[in-house]
Amino acid sequence: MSRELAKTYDPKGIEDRLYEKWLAKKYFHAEPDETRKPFTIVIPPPNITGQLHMGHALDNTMQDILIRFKRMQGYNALWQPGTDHASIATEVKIIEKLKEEGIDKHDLGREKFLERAWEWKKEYGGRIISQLKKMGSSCDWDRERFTMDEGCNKAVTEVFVKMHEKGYIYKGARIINWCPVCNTSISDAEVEYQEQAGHLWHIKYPVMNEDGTPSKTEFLTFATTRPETMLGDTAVAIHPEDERYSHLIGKSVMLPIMNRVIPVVTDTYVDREFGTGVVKITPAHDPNDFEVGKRHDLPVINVMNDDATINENGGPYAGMDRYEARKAIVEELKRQGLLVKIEDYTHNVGTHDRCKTTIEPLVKEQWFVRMDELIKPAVEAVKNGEIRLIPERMEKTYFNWTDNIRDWCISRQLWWGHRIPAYYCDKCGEVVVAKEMPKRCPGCGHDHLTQDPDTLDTWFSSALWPFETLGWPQETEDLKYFYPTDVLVTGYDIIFFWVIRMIFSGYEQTGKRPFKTVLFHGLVRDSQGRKMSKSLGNGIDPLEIIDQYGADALRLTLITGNAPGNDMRFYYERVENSRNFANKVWNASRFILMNMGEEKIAAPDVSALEPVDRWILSKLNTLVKDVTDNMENFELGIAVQKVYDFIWDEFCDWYIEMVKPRLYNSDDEASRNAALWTLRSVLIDALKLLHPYMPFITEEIFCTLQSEEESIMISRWPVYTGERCFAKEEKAIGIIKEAVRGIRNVRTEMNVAPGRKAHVYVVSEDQDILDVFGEGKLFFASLAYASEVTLVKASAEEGGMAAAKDKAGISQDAVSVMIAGAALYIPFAELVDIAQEIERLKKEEKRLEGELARVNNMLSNERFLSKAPEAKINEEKEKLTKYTRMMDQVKERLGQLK
RNA sequence: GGAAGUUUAGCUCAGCUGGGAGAGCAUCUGCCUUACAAGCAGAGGGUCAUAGGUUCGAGCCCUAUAACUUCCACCA
Repeated sequence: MSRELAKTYDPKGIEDRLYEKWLAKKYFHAEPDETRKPFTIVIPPPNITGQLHMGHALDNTMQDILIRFKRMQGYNALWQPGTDHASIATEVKIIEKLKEEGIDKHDLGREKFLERAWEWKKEYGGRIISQLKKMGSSCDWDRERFTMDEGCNKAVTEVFVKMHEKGYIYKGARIINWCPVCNTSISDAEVEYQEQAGHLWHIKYPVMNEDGTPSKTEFLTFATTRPETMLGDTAVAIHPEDERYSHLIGKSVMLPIMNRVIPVVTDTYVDREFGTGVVKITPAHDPNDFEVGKRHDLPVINVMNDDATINENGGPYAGMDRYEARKAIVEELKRQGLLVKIEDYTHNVGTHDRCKTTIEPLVKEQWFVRMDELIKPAVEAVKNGEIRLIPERMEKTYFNWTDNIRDWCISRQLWWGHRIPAYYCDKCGEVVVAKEMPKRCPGCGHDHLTQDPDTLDTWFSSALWPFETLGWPQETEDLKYFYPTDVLVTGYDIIFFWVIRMIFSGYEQTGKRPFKTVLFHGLVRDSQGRKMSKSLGNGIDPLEIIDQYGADALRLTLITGNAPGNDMRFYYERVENSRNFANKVWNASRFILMNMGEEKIAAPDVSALEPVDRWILSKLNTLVKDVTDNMENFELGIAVQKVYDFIWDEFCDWYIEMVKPRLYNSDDEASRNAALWTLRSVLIDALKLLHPYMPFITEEIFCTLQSEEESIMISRWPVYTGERCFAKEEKAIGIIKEAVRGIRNVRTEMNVAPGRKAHVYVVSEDQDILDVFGEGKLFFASLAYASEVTLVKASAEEGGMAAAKDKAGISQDAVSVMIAGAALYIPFAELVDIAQEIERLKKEEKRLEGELARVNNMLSNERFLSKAPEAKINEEKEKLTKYTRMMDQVKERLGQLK
């Protein structure tokens, strides 16, 4: 590999090349190894229909950061990848495609349809995988799984049969959410409520007379948002204690149009305050009515077909669409004088989250999972902290769902998915749930059974994902070693669909938690804060960003400033900034490489290290500790911000500038070598800290910089060490930085041309401080634009700082900079504006007054002194000394100028 | 109806266990200083939504209010 680096960093080519290398070297692959600790993440399997979007990009960046971090820490890190068959999503897409070819799903037939589906999987299933690779994801691709592969099929069947045996899975006629467009039942979680403008139709039914004829004068009035469901009404309900209607208890009303006599029932479900306090009861088409119907043993009359047209139970309206029928029924009621009024009414309508069709509650025979018992360990685990949710507030959302859990409808009238392992005897109808189709009916001995045509909710198999991918139900080595997994990274939007279901499935099937921590992230929105969506056309393609700026820049953009569970907005400006940072790292490395040349750098003797070297090593050491701590606590955004600041501010803007004079001066080889060694070591460790975030550029530089190790991704994560704490040097360099900033500041303020150098005098009573400047003279001079630096020792006996200054021959109109413990003077050849200088010093005096007031206020507060921690008190005392000294200097100088 | 989140510089957002308000972008000034103009140096800009409270000390903890966002429920 060449040591020549281009002037600007171009990720193109580099990224693909490095990814190929990692794959070839099998760095992503993990095998059980009892001598090492495992660290496991299972990927949220993307849909095979999917294309990489920003949500995936964020999700996978976070996972890759964690995996790479742990791998470098020496864990046996496994990132288990795979894809999801996504039953309904995929089926819908295939139907669409067939439609384009003019083919209807049912004409094609189940078998041929599934062939098409598998072809689809073959064609598009790999697409998202290759896109994940572009992101730099270090998944163990040798272990790639699919929710409908053989192993997952086995797991699903096993779970279904076992849970059926235990009574957790049952079949029954219940009211379910029906999508008339997708033609399938869906679970409660898949219903999305949308506010829609509609109407409230006030209708009256005639009360029945004693003689069995409908009254012409007495009516029961109520309101409904769905008049067409009246075709299936089997009662009218009132509140048992509602005096307005107490005389009607036990009576009946005539259901118009259908001319059916239906009873008046009493039920506390009715809200007396709402409307007239009367509710029509349609058990077949409303969940609440269904419950009322059960309590009063009412007949359930389904008036709708699967496509939401009225069926034969709807009398004259049979065959009409539900909305046509609504219109016609309202017209008819009006004609009969039974329509009281129509009100505008906005209400929430349940829609199917996939196709946005208004769902129709229907009573149908379906398979359900009984949740009451299953959910218990899942609740307990989060309560007692066995599973930790990050951020913690997600627990509220979690418990809100678990506390109100209802049975889970798992059967779908779809073809693409796991077929339900239930078999029906063709002769006697006996139901057998078994792993394989029985040869004979256990009831009547008939030799022909038919499998249930339905498939399972796609989340039924994804609920098993953390353990089915590791070989469950077999007790494999993988399962024993890698399970339970460590972290699950996902969006908060699928907490109900997926996270909860994995947790209870994990406990039920394996007796263990599926993961220890769930790390939630938010949504990536567009720059205006809108959700990225196809219909808005505001989606930003991560692949385009990668193409334009590189995967590293995209990853850094997604993770910086992003707190767990919070949504974020995507800005191109931020990607540019990330790209600029990559370039900064690149150029700093280039600088170091250029200065290193071809020579090997020997580790210098500790004594050869200069204070600046120790300073940056000490800073790095602290950084290592902070970043590691943050990452252990999943504070990824904070961690990378610190690395960024360290590299850009401390390392590039200060350290590199400070050592330049030493590098350009070949007279002192030992000093030059120490600088080079420090530059290289600090850079390497900084690159390591950065690697989980920006894997490509760090690898490229790491490999160019040194040849001993073949990859940064398998190098050791830096460790904090007490040997590299140099408090004294940190303080010393802090003083110099303060001085440099002060000098730069006054020079800018006084419009001194940057090229113009000047003599700088450092006056202090403190020999230690003078030594600091003495030792750093070389770089201090260059950073402070000094032509010469003169150290002047002052002493109280000889008249203090002012006397020392005069004695050193510093002209009266020199510009001054006051720092803690020292005064810096810069005499310029031409006269400076004394008035301006006084103005500047007065400003400084005012600032110091403020600081002193604050510190004195604190230190004179007895309660502060008695209650605050000692460290804090000492800190304030030190500040008091510092500001007092600075104040003295400023005052003295002002006195001289006046 | 219930719950959660947000409110910090012109914009977008960080701010971990309470101890002198930060970043990026934008703005202004000066620099092509032999790593980097995708850069360097400097500057301006904030009653941390509002009102109370706890505390020696509050952006952070407590209470109330307001605005915005989201989730859950679904009263016909």
